[in-house]
This record gives sequence, structure tokens and C-alpha cells, in this order.
Amino acid sequence: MATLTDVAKKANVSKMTVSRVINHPEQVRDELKELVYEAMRELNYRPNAAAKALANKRTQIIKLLILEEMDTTEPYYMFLLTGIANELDKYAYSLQLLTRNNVQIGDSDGFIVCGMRREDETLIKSLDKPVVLFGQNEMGTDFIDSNNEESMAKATKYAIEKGYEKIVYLGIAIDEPFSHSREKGYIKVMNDYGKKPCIYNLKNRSRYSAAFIKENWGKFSENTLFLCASDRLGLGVVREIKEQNGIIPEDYGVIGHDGVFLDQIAYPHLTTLKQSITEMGAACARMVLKKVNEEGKAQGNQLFETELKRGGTTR
Amino acid sequence: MATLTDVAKKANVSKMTVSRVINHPEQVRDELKELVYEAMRELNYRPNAAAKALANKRTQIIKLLILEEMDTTEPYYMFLLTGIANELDKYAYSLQLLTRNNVQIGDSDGFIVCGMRREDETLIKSLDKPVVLFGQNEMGTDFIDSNNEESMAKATKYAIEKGYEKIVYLGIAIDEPFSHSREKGYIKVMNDYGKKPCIYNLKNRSRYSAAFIKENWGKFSENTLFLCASDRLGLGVVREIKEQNGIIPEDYGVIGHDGVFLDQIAYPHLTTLKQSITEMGAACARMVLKKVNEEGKAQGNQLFETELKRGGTTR
DNA sequence: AATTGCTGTGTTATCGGTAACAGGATAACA
DNA sequence: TGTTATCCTGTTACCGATAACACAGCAATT
Repeated sequence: MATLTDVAKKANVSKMTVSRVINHPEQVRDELKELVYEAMRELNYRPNAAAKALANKRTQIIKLLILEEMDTTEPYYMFLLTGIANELDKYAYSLQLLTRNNVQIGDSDGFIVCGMRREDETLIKSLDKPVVLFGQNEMGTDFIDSNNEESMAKATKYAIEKGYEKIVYLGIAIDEPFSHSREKGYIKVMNDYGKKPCIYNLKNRSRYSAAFIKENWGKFSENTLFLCASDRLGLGVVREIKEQNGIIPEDYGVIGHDGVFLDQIAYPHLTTLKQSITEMGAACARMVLKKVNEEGKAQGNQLFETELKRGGTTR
Repeated sequence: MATLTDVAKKANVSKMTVSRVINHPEQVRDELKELVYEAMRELNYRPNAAAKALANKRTQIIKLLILEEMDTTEPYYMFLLTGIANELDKYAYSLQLLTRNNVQIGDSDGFIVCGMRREDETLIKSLDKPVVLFGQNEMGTDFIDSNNEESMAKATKYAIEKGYEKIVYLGIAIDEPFSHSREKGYIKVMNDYGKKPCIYNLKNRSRYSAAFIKENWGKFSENTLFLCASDRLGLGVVREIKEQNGIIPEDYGVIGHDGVFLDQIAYPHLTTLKQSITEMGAACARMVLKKVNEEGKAQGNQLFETELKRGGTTR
């Protein structure tokens, strides 16, 4: 592997100049810069992350803290991880994965945290390096998330326009901002259309949504659409509607949320709101690196739109 | 953060001695070792991975190369990743994730490769650092995998003992060793019991197994068990049996394979062969690090037993 | 007592970068 | 022309570890 020194020799400059070309190009004459770039190209120079880390008193490591139990977690995270990892790679950063079981921090330049719940606030506040959250929150920490409210608003509108008479919202029974936002989007559009919201909150398991449909089957006239806060809930709803011999999508519609894997497990495939998880992962990585470079300066939030992906569960 | 030098001062030795205590303890007098250990404890010394990496001409990075498409992949990999990451952490190693899209290698000390197919042989042979495969193979590369043959043998035996008359094997139509091994385990036990194997190979998608059941429904008398090479296939089978009003588990049984997430999505839950993915991940990490320390010396293979996890799809 | 060998420890140089400082060249000004 | 400021580039020291070598102390050998 070529080093700074090799490049410097080839370009007939000192290695400090090469280092400057990389880190403070504005301090170097254009002429020299060209020479250096050329030498780097010819030698296929790749900076040594360890040396850089040592000199900068950095680690070139970002820790990803996953606070959710993975048994109950959707495949979801693989996409997030890929997004993060690919982006980190570009800056010679690498990733360390932490779960609740091994939070024995080693050392890192920053954190990305996901699956956070309210009670984790103290844990997160205790981290002494820049933090970016994946998932909206109200503690003022920078975050990346889907635009949950807008997402559900869009779905509600879609359902109404498809002519479903009654739109029932099945939310996730958890007191977290993302959940409230989704509900809010639904309510807003229902009000706009002069329809009465109808909301039930359930644990995020398909058996609960299935059980719910079973118990309340009598209540739901034909031409009802179940708008679910997760594909998992959607899955249970579809299962039980079929069990009850309801006809999908003519008499009953189902829309899920997330669009990661589970929507494709359902039969027919769920109409769902697909999140751009991989892009969001990349955004998390970029944001945390930026924060690292700016001594932890707040970066604000970033919301991603979801895409309504039509499956076989809506007209 | 305390450094080697800090520890050395505290223990009244040179930093070289401290380094030796860590890396070649047999070269240091017990007396001094005690002093050093004590100092390390008091200062809560953690070695600086970057410095170590630089001095050793290592990177302290292992790359995980995932060759499968993740859209079609089971959540599976999150568990693997956790296992790998936790283990690497212990040795101040971190992880970089590569997919087919970004194999532009940076630099690393070794590779763990998974989702490999035959045609990837050249790619893998081209890697210039120690490699461990997750998944059995015939190219002589060290690997970790479940004991696929034994796993299916165990399931077949179980099905027979539960009194299912006919055991139909639904394999994954792919010319890879893991697939052949699973089939082999089935055949072996069927022969042992004097039963005639009945094998179909399908693409690993639930809609194909569902379609298969639908088309062939007439052929399957009651008291048949479908032994599936994946939970995904199992899922489709369960779905279609219910569609045909077959009764599970009394008249028809289903056993899947993998035990990661999908088995719990089915209703009723699939009886499945649960793999110890996280442990296997840790084993991959250990093996690749060992290989790194032994200049790439071959490490052989390591097979993990699966656990038969009873769900509602067998008697 | 002198030589040899073995242990165990310290010294030095090095890994590949970067910050801080030093100093030469040129332009701007008195 | 001499002084000062500005711009660029090079030199030096250092980040925190490790390998290679040097060497002191002691036991075994002659």
C-alpha cells in the first residue's frame, strides 16, 4: 500500500503538502495540487485509517446502538445497517454494533442510536460523543426519520379516494412520538374529509391484530379499509379477514406501513408505505460524521417521505 | 484515556514491559506482572486500537461480505451480524459491511463471507486476506454452518415418530451444498425407516410452495407432513393448506427450517429447525481472528446443531 | 576468576499520519 | 531600499503502540 511519503516523493513535495492537499486544499497552490492528485492516482493511494485515527486522536469508529430486542424486530435493520455502513466506508470509518447486552462502550467518535424508547433518555444523555437518533424524539437530539405524519395522511387520502367508506386506524399501542405522529396524520385527513376517525391501538404483533379483527368482525361493514401503523399489524388483519371469508380488496382493504419484507410475506402482498431505510441509514451516517467534524454542533432533523407501494390489498 | 505510558509510570516500569504483559506475558516476571495488572485496573486502561493497528500493520477491521440480495433475504443476517460484532468488539476489532454494490475493498485484516454461490468462487479466491465462509462449500475454504444433514435427519425422524404416514420433502431448487445436505439427511432417514423419499425442489419463495400445494392438492392424502428446507417455503405451504381447508396439524403437518423470525409470522407458528445464528456469527469472528493471528493458516470447519422448535404445525 | 549463556528489562526506531512552528519568497507599503 | 505582511511549503515533534536490539544481572561451565 502506498503511503503519504510515497506520494510526496513521486510529486516532489513534502508529505505535509500531500496531507494538506487532502485536508486543507485551499492552503496549497493549484499547481502543486495537480501534481499531488496525479501522484495519488498513479499510486492508487488510500489513506491509512489507523494512522489518521492516531494522529487526530480519533477512532474512525461509529457505534450503532440498537436498543430494540431483535427477536421482535423487523428485518428492517439490515437495510439501515447497509446504508450506514456503505456511507461510513467512504470516509474510512467503520462500524461497531452494540445491543443492550453489551453496551460496554469501547471508544468511538460518535453514536447512532435506534429503537429508542422514552426510558432510554438518560442512557443517551450519558453518551459523551456526538449522537444521532434514528427515530423521531422529543428530547431535542438530532434525528432522522420518516415523515410519519405525512405518510399516514397520504395513505388515508388514498384510501378515501379509492372509495372505501369506512377507514379504521389500527395504531401501535406505545407512547412514542412516531406512533402519535402517524395517528395525527390519519386524524387530520379524516377531519379534512369530514369523516369520523375510528382508532384502535394494539400491541405490534400480528396475532393481536388478527384477534382484534376476529372479536370485532361483526362491527365492520363491507367497504372498510384497515389502515395499519405497521405491516406486522397489517399481516394479522389480512390473515383474519381471509379466515372470516371477507373479500380483499373488494370488500375490505388493508394498508400497512414500513414496506420492508413483511409486506411481501402477506398474501396478497400488502399495500404499504415504504420507507427508504437504506437512504435514511446513509443520512444518519453523514449527519453523525458532520457532527463529529463540527465538535458536536446540533444538526437538526431530517424527515424522509415514504412511498405508497400498491399491493393486492387495496382496490 | 489512560495510555501505556501512564500505566508504565504508575507501575514504575517501562512501557515496553507493559506492552509485554499484554502481548507476551510469559516474558515478564510474575512480580512485575502483578504491578502492571494493578496499575491497569486502577487507571482503567483500554488499549488504543488505532495505535495498535498502526504498530502492528493491521487495520483492526474485519469485512463482512454479504453476497445475497437483501430484498429477498431473511432477517437472519441481523442475528449473524450481532454475533460477529459482539465477538469482534472483545478484541478491539470493528466491522465493515460490504455488499455486491460496494466491494471496493478499503483495507482489512480478514473477511467473513456469506450468501456465497458457486459462481463467487473466483471473487473469494481473489481476496488477499484470511477468509472464513458462513455456509458450507466445496472449495476448501474454512467455514461455519449448521449441520444441515443432521438437521433434516432429525426432523424426518421426528415427523415419522409423530405418526405422519407420508413425509414429503420440499427442497430449495438451488445447486448449492447446503441444499444437497439437507436433502441427504431426509433421504437417509427415510431409507432407514424403509420409506420411499418423495422430493420436490422449488424456488425459495412462499408463493411457489403455495402454488405447488394448490396444483398438487389431490395427490396428498391426509396424514402427510411437508418437510420444508426453509421457513419461507413452510409459510407458503401452511397458507395454501388452510386455503384448501386442510386441517393443521391433525391431517397435515409442516416443518420448516431456520427458525429466524418467519416461523413466528406463520399462523399457527411453524415447527422449525432453529439455527443458532448468533453463536455461529461469534464463531465466524473467532475463526477469522485466529486465522489472522496464524498467518492465514487453515482452520477447518465447524458445524452447529439445530434445535427442533415445536410450533403449532405438527402434532 | 574468566567465559558463556540465559532471563528479563529498558532504549531506540518505526508504523502513517497531523498540528504547530519556522522560514523563504513575494507583494505592499513607507 | 528597508520593513512588514502574506502566502506557501518544509521541518520537527508527537499520537500510542510494538519489534528489534542492547545490555545488566546472575547461574552454570571451564
